[in-house]
Amino acid sequence: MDRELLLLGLLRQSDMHGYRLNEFIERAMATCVDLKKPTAYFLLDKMVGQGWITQHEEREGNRPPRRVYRVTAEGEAQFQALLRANLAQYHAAKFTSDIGLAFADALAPAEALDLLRQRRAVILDALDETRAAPQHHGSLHWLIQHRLFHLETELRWLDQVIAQLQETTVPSTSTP
Amino acid sequence: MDRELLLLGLLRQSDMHGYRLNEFIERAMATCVDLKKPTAYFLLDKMVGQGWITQHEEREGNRPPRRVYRVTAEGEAQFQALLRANLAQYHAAKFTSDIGLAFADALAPAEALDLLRQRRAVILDALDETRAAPQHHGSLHWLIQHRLFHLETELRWLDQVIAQLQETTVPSTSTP
DNA sequence: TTTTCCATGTAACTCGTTACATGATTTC
DNA sequence: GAAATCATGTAACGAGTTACATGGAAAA
Repeated sequence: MDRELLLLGLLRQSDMHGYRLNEFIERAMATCVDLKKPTAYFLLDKMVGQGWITQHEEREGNRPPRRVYRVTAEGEAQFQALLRANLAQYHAAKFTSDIGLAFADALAPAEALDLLRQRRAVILDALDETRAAPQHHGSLHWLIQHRLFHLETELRWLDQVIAQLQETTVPSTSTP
Repeated sequence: MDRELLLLGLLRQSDMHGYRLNEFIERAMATCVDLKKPTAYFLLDKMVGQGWITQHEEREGNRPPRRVYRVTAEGEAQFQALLRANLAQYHAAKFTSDIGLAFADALAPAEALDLLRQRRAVILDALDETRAAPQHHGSLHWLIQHRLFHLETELRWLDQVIAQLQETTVPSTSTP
């Protein structure tokens, strides 16, 4: 239902056709949300069927006709309900990369450390990319802020893990 | 492939039948991983077909026969490959709850704050649950540690958001 | 003239879940 | 005698993705 909330929320701010919607999501929200074109078109159709939005065709010059969507009163009610549900809820993220960590002792410590440093570099890249992301108007900027906050935390966590693994590898200050 | 890695990793530590595997995952890893019974059975079958594991039937008394799985040499090689790939990679989590945040201004500030405090309570519950989770032997404890770290961070983040929303609602220290 | 942009979709497929099916055996 | 445990699965469904299809217009 979060995808419906997203589409309704965007359409509520201004009427749009599918192509614009997809474009916006791809450009401005790529780092945080991913909703592919076919999914969006499918969802829009579904929401028309449910009476949450209406569509009307527009044509500019002789470009392909656009289907512009507008949120109905019922859609607005749905939006409010979905929004309230979303704000009150929380689903903890699942870290599939941790299952590798759980079996890291199957590798030579040096190699495990090397691989984790590669992982670290990936996080750094993601951080750079997020920092370079376009500024967001209004409350949409929370998305970026949260992602930054999260990635920074993940980096600190990973550094902790790496430090601890190094400790178990080199037990004490060894001066031969 | 992370699920395959999980199953291989567990089977590598000791041969098991499907039921035991599911039991273990449900009990000991419930908070971090979720892999449902039919998925596990399906994956085990697939891995037998791929030659990563072998199965042999065992029966104890007149209980239903068990299919005990054992990792093959090829399975071990696969495990190592999957493990290396997993350790070197990183996929940032996606926060679907943030899309609610992005549209929070559609609600009266007081209500938004109230809902976010409900969300806060959910995180607190998750934290308590994770703290109460059984101790983990070996490197499996990373899973719990990471989850704790993450939830604590999420709490701090949310508090930041709530504080900022409160600020915009009550712009300054108003002494009438 | 070939590529990119505009604008919409369909079809097939993957992955995973829920709900259901089976049947004996131990515990309450 | 009922319910939970042991042990295995199948069938149907759902959500979402990839790859493909179409076709005109503008830009390179």
